[in-house]
Amino acid sequence: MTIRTRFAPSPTGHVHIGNMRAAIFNWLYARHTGGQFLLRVEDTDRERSTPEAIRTLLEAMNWLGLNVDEEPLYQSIRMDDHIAAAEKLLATGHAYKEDKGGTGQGECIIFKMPGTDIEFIDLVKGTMKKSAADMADFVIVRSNGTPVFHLANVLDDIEQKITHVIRGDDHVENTFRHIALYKALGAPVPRFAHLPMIINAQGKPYSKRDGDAFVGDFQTKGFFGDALFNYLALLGWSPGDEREVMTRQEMIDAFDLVTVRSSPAQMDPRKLLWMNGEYVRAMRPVEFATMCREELRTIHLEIGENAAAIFALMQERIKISTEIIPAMTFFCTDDFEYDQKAIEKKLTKPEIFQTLGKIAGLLQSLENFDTEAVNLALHNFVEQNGLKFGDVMPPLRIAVSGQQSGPDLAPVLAILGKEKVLARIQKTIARFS
RNA sequence: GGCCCCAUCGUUCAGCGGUUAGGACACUAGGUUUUCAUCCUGGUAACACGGGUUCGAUUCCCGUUGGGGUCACCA
Repeated sequence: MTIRTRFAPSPTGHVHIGNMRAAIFNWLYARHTGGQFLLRVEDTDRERSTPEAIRTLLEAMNWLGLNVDEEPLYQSIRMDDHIAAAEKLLATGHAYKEDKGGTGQGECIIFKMPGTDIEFIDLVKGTMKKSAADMADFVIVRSNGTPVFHLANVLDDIEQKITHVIRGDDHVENTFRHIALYKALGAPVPRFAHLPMIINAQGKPYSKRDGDAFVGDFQTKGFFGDALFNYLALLGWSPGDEREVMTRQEMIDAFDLVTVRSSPAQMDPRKLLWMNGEYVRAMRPVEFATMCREELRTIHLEIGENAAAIFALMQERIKISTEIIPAMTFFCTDDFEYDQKAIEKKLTKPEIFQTLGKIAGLLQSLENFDTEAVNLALHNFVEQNGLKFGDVMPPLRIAVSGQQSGPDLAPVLAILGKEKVLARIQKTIARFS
């Protein structure tokens, strides 16, 4: 039997990471077992399901590399089938009509629970049971004639031949009802796996209201889809050994539902950031270069010569793509901005500008302006003048880059070249002394 | 409140009767003979509590406490 899993979000607003983690586990399980991963868009709530929401959902999945094996099923087109199935349940005595609560809204169709205890084996939580007394009949078709989630969800899982329903912990209570529905419908009951919730810093599960947990936001913040995928996969699951930064294939190979933890996990943005940095470091130089060029192009900057040397320097210190522009602008243009705090902190005393002048003279006299020569000259200068590196390097860095931190200064100067370095030092002296 | 689930460092993932309770992130001390970052080395830090079972419990059972889910003509 081919294993078929699915991700069935309702596109009402943005997808948050809790939902997306469920999608990831579904995808991983399907890939691990050589099965199929499907998408079903539960867009029956016409007022809240917008084309825009559907588009961002698809984009997010694409960004995370969650490819599907069949065309997405849009639940709204299946309404007639849902209603037909409800009529059939009515005919077979598994459901009845009632003006529930006597609201006068008309009659709705209510599913009759079998009156027996229900038990199932959850692949992550183990045996789950519920006694008949704790389960009540429930509405499957509203008095306005539209199907309710439980009916539509089960029917569509049957339609898509889903064998493993992997979803959030908040659905465990529904599962008992759904199992009753499968049986009444004469359909095979799939296996279930309920994933622990991902909770926010306040200890609450993420909801549509958690503004900072939308999947798309991580993309705009400069994270990589692969890194987020990797991080989320490790929330509630581990390969059983100490691997953390893993390739897609390694995760697929190691993944299993029975090793998923059953307690909630809190997301740690700092570890995500660290992991993204690991992905940056693991990039091939060409890929990193392409990414940098694209970023810089957004503000109409081109990197000149020495690009390879600059990228090599930067690949060691960038954690997310949004750091590229601030870190690299000064390589591209003389018209960079000075970090105001750096100026106030480091360019205070008059003698600093004298020192800067002397350094300019020294660098001027250099014949070879390579890293080694510059480094040697700077060291000698510090020594001969009885200074400390802290007196010399920070001001010099600010003069050439506008910033108080950055890569090793000697290679930076060498890459910039004598002419630019001297010009920038003079400009800095003229402007701030 | 009823029913259900969960409980190891600040966070996360290991540990599945006998361990100096481990890794990672974060934090921190140092090193890589200049800063920041990377990298390397070290450090601080956890089995919620109480009963059992057992020669022996972080591990198994029960209870307490704490947290979460769910009880809709939402999904």
